[in-house]
Amino acid sequence: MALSARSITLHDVARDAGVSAASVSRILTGRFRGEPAVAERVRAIARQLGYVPHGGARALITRRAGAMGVLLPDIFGEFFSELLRGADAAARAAGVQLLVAGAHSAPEELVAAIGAMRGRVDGYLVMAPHTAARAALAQLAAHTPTVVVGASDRAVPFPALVVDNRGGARAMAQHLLACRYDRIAFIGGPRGNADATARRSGFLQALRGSAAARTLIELPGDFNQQAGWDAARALLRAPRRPRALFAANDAMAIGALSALHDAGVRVPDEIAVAGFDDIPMARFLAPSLTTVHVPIAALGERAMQRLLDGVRHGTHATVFREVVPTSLVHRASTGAPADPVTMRGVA
Amino acid sequence: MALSARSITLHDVARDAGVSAASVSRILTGRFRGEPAVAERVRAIARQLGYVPHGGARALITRRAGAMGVLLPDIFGEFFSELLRGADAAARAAGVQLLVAGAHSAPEELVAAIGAMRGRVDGYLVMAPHTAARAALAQLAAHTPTVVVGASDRAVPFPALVVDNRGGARAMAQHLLACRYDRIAFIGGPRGNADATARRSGFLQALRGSAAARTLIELPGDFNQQAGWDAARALLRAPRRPRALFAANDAMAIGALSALHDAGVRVPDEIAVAGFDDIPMARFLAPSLTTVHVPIAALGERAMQRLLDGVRHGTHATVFREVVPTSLVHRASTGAPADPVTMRGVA
DNA sequence: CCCAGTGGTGCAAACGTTTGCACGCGTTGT
DNA sequence: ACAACGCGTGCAAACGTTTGCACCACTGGG
Repeated sequence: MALSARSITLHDVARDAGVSAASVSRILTGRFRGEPAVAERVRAIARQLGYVPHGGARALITRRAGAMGVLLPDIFGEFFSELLRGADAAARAAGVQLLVAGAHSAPEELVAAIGAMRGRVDGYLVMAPHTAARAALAQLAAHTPTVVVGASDRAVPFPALVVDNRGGARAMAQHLLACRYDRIAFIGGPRGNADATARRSGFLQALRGSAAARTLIELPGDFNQQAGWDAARALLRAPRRPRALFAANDAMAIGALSALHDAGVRVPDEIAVAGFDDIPMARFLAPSLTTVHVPIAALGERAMQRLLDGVRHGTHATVFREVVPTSLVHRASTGAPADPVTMRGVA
Repeated sequence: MALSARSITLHDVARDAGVSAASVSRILTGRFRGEPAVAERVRAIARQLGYVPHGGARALITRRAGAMGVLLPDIFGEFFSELLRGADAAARAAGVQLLVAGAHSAPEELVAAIGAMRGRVDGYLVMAPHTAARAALAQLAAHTPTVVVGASDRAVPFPALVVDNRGGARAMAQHLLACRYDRIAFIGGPRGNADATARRSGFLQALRGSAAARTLIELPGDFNQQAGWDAARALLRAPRRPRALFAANDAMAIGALSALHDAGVRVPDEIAVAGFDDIPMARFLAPSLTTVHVPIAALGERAMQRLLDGVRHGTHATVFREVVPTSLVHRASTGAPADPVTMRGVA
């Protein structure tokens, strides 16, 4: 296996400048308190040689990797690219790099990925919506700065940023009730996904006691567009069509909109559709999608900031639980509420 | 600044097992040719202590970072998440990690990001659609394995995977002509973006000589949904509306669809809409979007594979230029061709 | 019984950087 | 003129691995 050609090191610069490597290091990192003339000469030679410090070696001696690990369940769709964008912005501002790994379905895969990052990152930003992975994470968090993003068990404590899934789903339920939709269908998320579970339970809770609760139709889903498409097709074949359809995320809502459009069903006149996440594309759909706004990029940014703080101040053992608020975004895919009073309650 | 608590090293395992660090290293990396009993004991102790090798230290001595740098112009929308997903898949299969950095508008930013990755990655996967960044890259590619993705100048040679933008745009032009759309509008991409330029020139080239060429309306865009929305609004205000609208990427086509829907304009009956990229969502739009299929995830995967090959076999100096084919995907947002013969020519 | 061969294991150097300590030289105070 | 002090700079250790080389203890043949 061929190795990359040996590149310019600190010693090369030191030799050419006629000083020690120590001085070069001090000069280039700004810790030098000697002759300005020497410093200038060294800087000039470094520039001329095209010297760039070796991040790995620096990380080893300073015990700071200068990078954060980002672990995602998947890299798919706008949600994750938004999250990553936010995390990247915060990391860049701090001069820290991002080691990204996706597609962790099983808990042991997640643990393996975390292991592979040891010594290359100072902390972990983990999105682990699957309940099963939580125990493994709690152990990790005690050793290394870690921030978990997304829903979390209260049972297993670690620093976490959680989206107010229940609140958002409740607001959506109230909105749909205010619109007087009597028959409502709910398309759920993947089994074992904590966000999906919280959204469902918030929705059901707010529906309790209403007429819609008794006629509620529940359909399985997996957060992908195809699942929403399939669910909508199934609903159209049902003996009594629902009047509204709430998907546990926007991707499924989009799939549903597509199926309804193809079947010639008018939205929201015949069936209203709502989603969850408010991905950037939601407002550009036809019709634009009523959904629950989650500040996705801000979530990634905030999580990274808290992670960086934890590493900087050594407060990473401090368990916190920050709830990120959600808000209802009323667009064209659902009708206007019949009762404005209820809407006030939502806002 | 607090440092992370000292974690288990090779020496800790060696001490507990009563062997040298060298033996532990050989045992855990499978290069050990001694007593099986010793090996088993060491493995047991390593497991019990929760030892995980320090990637940074290993990278330093082996001169292989075990990671690849991925440099993106931006992390926004489905295109980049698809590309990243493909790259991640290939990297994961090779046991290599991904150091991701986004948002490089200016060439010097790109160079800085590359520098910051020195010593942490074995190669670079760069998406640099802006012509200005190319010169800086050519220099880099000579030193370090680099694969550029997206359009490329033939003038500045380095290993590159390029999308057949011109071919795709030509096919789209032929399709729109076959549909007998007389007045066509084109929404362009960001100024200086090589992909956008190639798409435009392929489109214009195929239109040459047709009646549509004389009535062509060109509008500026920046690859974001809002630009497509704005462009469509502008077209609706124009004295004579176009009959078809070709956006240089899907995001802008989506924005346009949204604006047309809001204005009550039927697609494709009144205005046909087409995009470029075929992001996963394109088929779930209402109406589903006619577009030029780019195998985005496959592109990322293939680029990463070639990069890995280059690093492994030391062939990174070999300049290649692999053209990724595109294909027309005819969906509901454009009508059926009036002349099937022309369509045969497209396929 | 000794020597050569062999197989198991450890020593130490190396990767490229940072940093505590000390050294040498020039200056100043007595 | 000699001690003390300070300032600029270099030496060497350290970070956690891997790996060439050498060493030791066996074993077997002469």
